[in-house]
Amino acid sequence: MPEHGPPPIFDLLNEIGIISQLSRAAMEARTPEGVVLPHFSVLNHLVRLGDGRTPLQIARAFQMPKNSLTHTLSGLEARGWIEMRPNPEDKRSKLVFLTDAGRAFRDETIQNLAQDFQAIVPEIEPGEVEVVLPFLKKLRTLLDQRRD
Amino acid sequence: MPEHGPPPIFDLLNEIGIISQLSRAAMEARTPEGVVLPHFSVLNHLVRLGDGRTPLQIARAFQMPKNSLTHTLSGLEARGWIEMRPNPEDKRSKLVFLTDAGRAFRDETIQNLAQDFQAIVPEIEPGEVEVVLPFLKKLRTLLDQRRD
DNA sequence: TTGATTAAGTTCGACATAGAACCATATAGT
DNA sequence: ACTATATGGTTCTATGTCGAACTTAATCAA
Repeated sequence: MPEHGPPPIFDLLNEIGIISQLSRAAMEARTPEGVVLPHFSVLNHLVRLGDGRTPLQIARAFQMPKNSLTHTLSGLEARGWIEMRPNPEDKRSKLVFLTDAGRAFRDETIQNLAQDFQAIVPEIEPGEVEVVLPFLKKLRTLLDQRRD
Repeated sequence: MPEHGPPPIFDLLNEIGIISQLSRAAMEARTPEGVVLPHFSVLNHLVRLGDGRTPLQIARAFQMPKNSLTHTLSGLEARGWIEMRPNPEDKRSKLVFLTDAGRAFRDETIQNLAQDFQAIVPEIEPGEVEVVLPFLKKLRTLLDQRRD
């Protein structure tokens, strides 16, 4: 009777946690003092999916508590990388817009990181990405559904 | 001329970061007040690879700064889940041992989490794990080598 | 309309995390 | 042997993160 240990999901999540740490550290090493991964992530999100979104939409996209996002946004605004305007459709709400400086910083950061990941990118087969990325998205969705 | 965006590794790391957050939250919801993911991870590590290791060995296994681990270990010790003994081979160093309570807590937590992940586990094909887990290990190694 | 409930954002407090400086011991170079 | 340097671990400090409570506006019920 095989006494089976924890299911493989534990290994997966463990590995994922470590990679997350490492990539955050790598990213923050390439970035001005006090600029942290979520700053970049939000800028990137706005470039890719379009700005003029509400903070809550962004928070949900990152499955991040909204108060944490408030903090991130205030950092971005203080650096002049985003602009917060009132939401004409809801006076409680705001809309987040990128500034030119924000777009520039995002592009520049991607350049730096791409250089930094130069050694890694070639190691990643497109075939692997085709399996791994959808799997991760599925896992993310499952984990997200799991919390009520 | 296709203006190609950031390489897919950005997507991968982004997804990984979110999953990491979510799984940490899921884990900590099932765990007594003040007990945090690294506590469990360290216990699990010691059960699986054997105790009697030095803090630095553990810190390296998790690619975690040693001062962070000091904090984690002191929490584990305060709860009576580990014991720190002097390292007979190096007076600067210590060895970390599991207590019975530590093993019990780790087993119990796995039970709880397994229940919690009940809905997720069946969604994971063994074939997927066979691709994803080695890929993640590779990615982790690459990221780790990249920092000098 | 009025009153109750929900939703968007912010503020406050607690704490895990990590860089820097530090102490004690080990190792290497001469 | 003796000094210099490197290593294991802790302490100090700063800060990102998140739960809880709060404010204001929207929605819903009657």
